[in-house]
Amino acid sequence: MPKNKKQQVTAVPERRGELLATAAEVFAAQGYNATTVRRIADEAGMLAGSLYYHFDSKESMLDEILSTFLTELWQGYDAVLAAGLGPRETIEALVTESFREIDRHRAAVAIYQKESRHLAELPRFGYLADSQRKFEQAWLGTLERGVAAKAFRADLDVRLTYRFVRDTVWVAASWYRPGGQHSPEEIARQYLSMVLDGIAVRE
Amino acid sequence: MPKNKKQQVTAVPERRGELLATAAEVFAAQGYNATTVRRIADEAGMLAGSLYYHFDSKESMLDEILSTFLTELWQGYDAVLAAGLGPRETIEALVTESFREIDRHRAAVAIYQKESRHLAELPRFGYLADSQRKFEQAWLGTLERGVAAKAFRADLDVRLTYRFVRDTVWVAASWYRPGGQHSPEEIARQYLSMVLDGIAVRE
DNA sequence: ATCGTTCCCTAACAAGTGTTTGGTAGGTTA
DNA sequence: TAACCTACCAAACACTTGTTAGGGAACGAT
Repeated sequence: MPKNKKQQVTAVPERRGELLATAAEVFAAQGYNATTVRRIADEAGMLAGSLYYHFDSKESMLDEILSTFLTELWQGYDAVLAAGLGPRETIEALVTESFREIDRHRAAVAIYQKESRHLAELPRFGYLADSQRKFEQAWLGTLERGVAAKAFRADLDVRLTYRFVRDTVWVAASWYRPGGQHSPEEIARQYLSMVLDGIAVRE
Repeated sequence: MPKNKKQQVTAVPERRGELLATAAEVFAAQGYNATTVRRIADEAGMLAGSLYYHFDSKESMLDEILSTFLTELWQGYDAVLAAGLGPRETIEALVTESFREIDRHRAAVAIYQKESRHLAELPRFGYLADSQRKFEQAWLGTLERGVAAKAFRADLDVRLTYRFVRDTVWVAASWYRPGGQHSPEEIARQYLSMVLDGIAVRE
C-alpha cells in the first residue's frame, strides 16, 4: 500500500512540473531531436544525469508533455461538442477554445506541430494518431453539418476547407506570445471574422 | 585555367541534383537533425562517406536545397510584384504562385517550415531572415494597399491577417502531394475564395 | 544517533554522429 | 600503353549522444 506523502497530495510533484515546462520550451525552440538532455539540464540549473532521477528517459518527458496537453485539449473540445450548438456556433466555440489552449500550452502545441507526424508512427505515441482522427471527425463533421444547414457555402471543398482552418488555427502557436498585444479571445474573433466573412469588402 | 568538361556544360552535375532531391525528401520527412548522413546515403544506394565526394558537409546540402528553392521562389514573386496589379489581383497572383512553388518544391518548403526559425540565427543561413523580411514586406504591403483602396476590410488587424494568410498557404506543403486530386491552381482558387469571401453563407 | 527519503553530482559507458583518409574499379583522353 | 578523372568503397577518426551506477549532502522522522 503506497504511502501518501504530503507532497504527493498535490497531483504532480512541483519540481517535476517545472522541469517539464523548461523541457517543453527547449523542445519547442530547437526541435525534439536537436535538443540534448544536457541542454535541458543546463536550463534547469542541474546536470544531465540528474534529470533521470525525475524521468525515465528523454522520450518520456516528451510523452508527458504531449499527453498532458492533449488531455486538457479534449476536455475543452468535448465540452464544446456536447453543448448542442449549431454548426456556426460550434466552429466559433472550437476556434476560441483552440486559441485558449495555445495560450495555455504554447510550447506543447509548437512541439505537437513539428513532431506529431513522425511521432505518431511510434507505438508509444499512438494516441497522437487517435487524437488526430477525433480532431478531423469533430471539425469535418461540423463543417458538413453547416453545409447541410446552409450555414456554410456548398461550393467549397469541405475537406480542403477543413485543412486550411485546422492549420491556420494551430500554426498560430509559432508566433503567439502570451501576454502580448492580443488576447486569445481577440485573436479568435479576428480569425473567425476572416474565415467566416472573408477579407474582401462587399459591394 | 579550369577545363570545360562536356558534363559540366549542364549547369549542375546530374548526380548532384539527384542526391539533393533524396536528401530533401529525408530531411522533410524526418527533420534535419534527426536525419543521419548514413540514412541519406542508404536512400541513394551508397555509403555515408561517398556523399562527401559531392558535398562539403551535411549542412551544405541543406543550404543548397533551401537557397535553390528561395531563388526560384523570388523569381516568381518578383515577377508578380513587378506586374503592377491591383491589391486584390496581387494577392491572388501571390497565392497562386505560392501553391505552384509548393507543387515544385514540396520537400524544400516542408523543411523551410520546420527549420527556418532556428536556422535563421546561424550566419550561414542569414538569407533566410532576409527572405522573411522581403516576404513580410510584399504581403503586408499589398494588404495595406488593399485596405487603403477599400478592396479589403478596414476593421481587421492587418498584421494578424497577414500571419493567418501566410501560414495557411505554406503549411499546405505538409499535406499536399503532387499528382493528387487537386492541382495547385485549383487549391489556390479554393483558398482565395475562402479568404476573400469567407465560408459563411451570405444572407 | 540512526534511518530513510529526496534530490542532486561525479564519472563513466556504449552507441551513434559527421567527417576524413586512402584506395580502387572503370571509363576517357593523350 | 600510360595518365587521368569520376564516383564510389572501406575503415577509421574525434566527438556527441542518451543513459547508468554509485555516492553524498540535507533534512525530517523515529
